[in-house]
Amino acid sequence: METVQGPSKRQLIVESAAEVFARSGYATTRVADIAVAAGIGKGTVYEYFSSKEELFFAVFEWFEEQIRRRVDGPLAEPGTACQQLRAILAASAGIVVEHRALVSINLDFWSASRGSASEDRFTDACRSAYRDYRGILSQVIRRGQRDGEFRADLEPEGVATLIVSALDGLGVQHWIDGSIDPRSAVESFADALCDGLCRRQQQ
Amino acid sequence: METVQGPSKRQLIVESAAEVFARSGYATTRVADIAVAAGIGKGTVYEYFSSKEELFFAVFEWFEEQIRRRVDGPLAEPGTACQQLRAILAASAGIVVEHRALVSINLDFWSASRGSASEDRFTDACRSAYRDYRGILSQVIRRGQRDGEFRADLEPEGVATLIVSALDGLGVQHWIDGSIDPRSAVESFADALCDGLCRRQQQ
Amino acid sequence: METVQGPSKRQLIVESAAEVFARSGYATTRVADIAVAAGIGKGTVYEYFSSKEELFFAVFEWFEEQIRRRVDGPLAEPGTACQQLRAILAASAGIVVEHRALVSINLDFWSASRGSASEDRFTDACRSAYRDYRGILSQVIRRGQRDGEFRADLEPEGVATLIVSALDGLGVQHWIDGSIDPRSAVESFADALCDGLCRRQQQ
Amino acid sequence: METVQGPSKRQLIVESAAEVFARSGYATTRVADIAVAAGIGKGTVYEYFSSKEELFFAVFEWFEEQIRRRVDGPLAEPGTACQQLRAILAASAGIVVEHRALVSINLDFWSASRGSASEDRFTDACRSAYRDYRGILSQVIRRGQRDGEFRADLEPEGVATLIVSALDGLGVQHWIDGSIDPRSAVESFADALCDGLCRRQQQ
DNA sequence: GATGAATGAGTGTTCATTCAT
DNA sequence: AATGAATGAACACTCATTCAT
Repeated sequence: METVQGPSKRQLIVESAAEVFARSGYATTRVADIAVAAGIGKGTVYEYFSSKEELFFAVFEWFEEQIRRRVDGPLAEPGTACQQLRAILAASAGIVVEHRALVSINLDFWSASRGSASEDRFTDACRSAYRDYRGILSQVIRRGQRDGEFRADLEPEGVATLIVSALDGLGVQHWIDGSIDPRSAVESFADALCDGLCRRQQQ
Repeated sequence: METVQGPSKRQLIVESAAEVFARSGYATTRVADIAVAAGIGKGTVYEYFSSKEELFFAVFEWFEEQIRRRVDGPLAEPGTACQQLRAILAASAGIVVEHRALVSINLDFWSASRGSASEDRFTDACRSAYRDYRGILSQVIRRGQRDGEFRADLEPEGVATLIVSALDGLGVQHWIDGSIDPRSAVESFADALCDGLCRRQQQ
Repeated sequence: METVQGPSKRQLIVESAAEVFARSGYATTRVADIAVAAGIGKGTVYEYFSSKEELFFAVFEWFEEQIRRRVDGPLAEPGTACQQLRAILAASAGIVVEHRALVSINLDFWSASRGSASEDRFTDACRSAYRDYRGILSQVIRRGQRDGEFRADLEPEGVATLIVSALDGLGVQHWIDGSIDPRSAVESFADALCDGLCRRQQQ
Repeated sequence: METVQGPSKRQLIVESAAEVFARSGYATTRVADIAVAAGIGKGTVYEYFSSKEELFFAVFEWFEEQIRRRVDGPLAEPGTACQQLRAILAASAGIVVEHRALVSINLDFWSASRGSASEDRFTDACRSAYRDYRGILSQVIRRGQRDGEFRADLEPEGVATLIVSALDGLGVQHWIDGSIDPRSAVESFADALCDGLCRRQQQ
C-alpha cells in the first residue's frame, strides 16, 4: 500500500511557504524557515523547487487559484448585474477578512515585480491576473448595460479597473489597519456605486 | 557669496534614493547604487542617514509630502462636494500617471511593514498616512451630506475607505500594466460613483 | 564504520583560530584567515560559532584548560610546600617557553577586557581565571604555613598574587624579548623567594 | 607676545588620547573621540601626528617617561639595597593603584606588538622598556651582592626579570579585579623575597 | 594653523544553494 | 528520495585619512 499522499509533499511545501511568507515577508523569510514549518529538511525544498523564487511563484499561483474560486461562486449565481456585482464585492471583502495572509503575500508579489532577477515574469503574472479580474467585472457591467440595467454611457473597462483597485487596496488598508471593517465599507461603497452618491433629484 | 545650496545634500540623497528605490526596489538596491546616482561617495550617505532603512523612511516622508501637496490643491478650490471629489480623483490619477515611481516606492513600504526589523515603525507610518487620506475624503463626503447634495444614508467612512483603496490600487495596476489609462478610468468611475451605475428609473 | 572524527571540526576551528590569533592578534585577524588556516570555507566558521568574538572566547577557554592541565601535574605530586611551589614555577616557565602563542593570545584577552562590546564577559572570565590561579598558589602557601615549613607572618593571598603576576609577566617579557631564559630566571627567583634574597646573618 | 602655550597643543592631544585609549582601548577608540576629548577638530590631530598609530606611539613614550620618573625617586634615596628594592616595589604598587589607566594602555601596547603594520616598532619599544626596567633592578641587586647584603649565588638578571614581571602582572590583576590590594600584596611579597618564604631554621 | 565634510577600502555576517551520504 | 553540513558571493556599515575652505 503506497502512501496515496493526498496533498503531495509539493503542496505541503507551498502551503508552509505561504504561511511563512505571509508572516515574515519574502525577503526576510529564509528557506530554512520554510523547511522547518513544513517539517522537512532544508535540502528537500530543492527537490521540488529549483529556487526560492520558483517556490515563491508557486505560492503566487496557488494563491491566485484560491481567489478565483471565491469569486467564481457569485458569478454562477443567477441574478441582476447589480446583484452579482454586489455579491462579488461582498465575496472579496470576505476574502480580505478571512485571509489577511493572502493580502500580505500579494504585497510581496508586487514588490517582487522590481529588482528580482526574473522581474518580467512577476510583472507578467500580475498583469494577467489583473486582466482576468477586470475581465470578469467588465463582463458583468457590460451585461448590465446590455440588459438596460446599467447606464450605457460609462466605460465598462474603466469602471471595472477602479473596482478591482478598490478591492485590492481594501486588502492593504485592512492589513495595515485592522480597525477598519471591510464588510460594512464595501456595502456603503456598493450602494454608492450602484445607485449613486448623489441624491436623486426626483425622489 | 555663499553657496545657496538650494536642495541640500540631504535632499539630493533622498531624491536619488527615491529614484533608485523606484527602479530596483528596496531589497535589491545597494547603498552604493544610491551613492553613485547621487554622484557622491558611499560613506557620505551615512553622514546623513544612519542606515539604509533610515534613508528609506526619509524617502517615504518626502513622498507623503508630495502626495499631500497634490491633493491639497483641489481641496482649496471652491465648489460642490461632488466637484471636489471629482477633482481629488482626477488629481490622484494625475499623480499616478506622472509619478509612477511613487507608486513603486509605496509598494515597498507596504512590504516593509513585514519582516523589517522596525516593522512597527513602517506599519504605523502607513496606517497614519491612510487615516489622513481617508479623513480628507470622508470630510468632503460629510460636507456633501450636510449640504443635502449627497445621500445621507451612506457611511462616509466606508465610502472614503473604498475610494482611497481605489486610487491606491489604481497606481498599482497602472504600474503593473502601462496600457491602462488612469485618467479615463477615473472619470468613468467618478461618474458611476457620483451619479450611480444604475439607470435612473424615473428618467 | 563511523568517522571517529577525533578532534571534531569545532576543535579544528578553535585550534586554527588560536594559531592565527596568536600570530596576528585578534583585531588584525580576519575570519577568512582562520577559515583558510583550518582549510574550510568562511561560512563554515559561522556554523560553529555565532561570531568572531564567540570564537575568540572559545579559544580562551581552551587555552585556560591547557594551562590548568599543566599546573595540575605538580600539584598532584607529593612533596613539601616548597618543592611544590618550585615545581609549579618550573611548570609555568615551561609553558611560557613551549607555548609562546598562548601568552600572545592572553594579551589579547586582557586588551579585549576594554572596548569590546561584551567587555564585561571578558573581564569576568579573566577575573575568575586569576582567582583560580591565585587560589591554587595560596593554598600551597597556607599548607606550608600550617606544616611549619613557611613563615606564618606573611599574607598567603598577597604572596600568591605576586607569584601569579610574576609568571604572567614572565610570559610577556619572553614573548617580547626571546633572549631571556624563563627557566633559569624562574630558578633564581624561586631560590630568592623560598630562601630569601638576603644573606643569612647566622650562616 | 606669542602664546607661550605651556603644555603645547601636541601635549594636549597626547594626554587626551591617553585618557580615551585607557578607557576604550586602542582598537575601539576613534580618532574623532580623541579630538572631542581634546576639544579640537578631527583634522587637527593630523596636524600633529601623521596617523593614529603614530599618536598611539607618542602616548607610549609619554607613559614610559611617567613611570621612569616614579621609579627614579626611590633610586636617588640613600639606603641599603634591600631598602631600595622595597621602595621601588612600593612605588610601583603606588603607580598601579593611582594610575590604573596606565596599565590599561600598556595592555594595548603589548597587543599592538602583533598585527600592527609597524609590529617591529612596537616590539622594539617594549623590549627596550623592559630592558631598562630590568637593568635598574639588577643593578640594585648587584649592588646588594657587592655590599655583601644579598646572597651572591643568585642570578641578578633572573631575579630582576621576575620582579619586573611581578610588578607588570600586578597591574594587570589589579586592573581586572579591583578587589585586590596591590600595596599590601607587594609588602608581603617584598618580605618573602628579601627575607625568604621559609622559616629560618636557626631562629 | 584649524576644521569637518567627504571618502572608500576593508570586514563581519547572512543565507541561498549544492552535494556527499 | 531526503538530508543538512559546507560553501562563498554579496552587502551594510565603520572609520582613518584627506583636503578645500
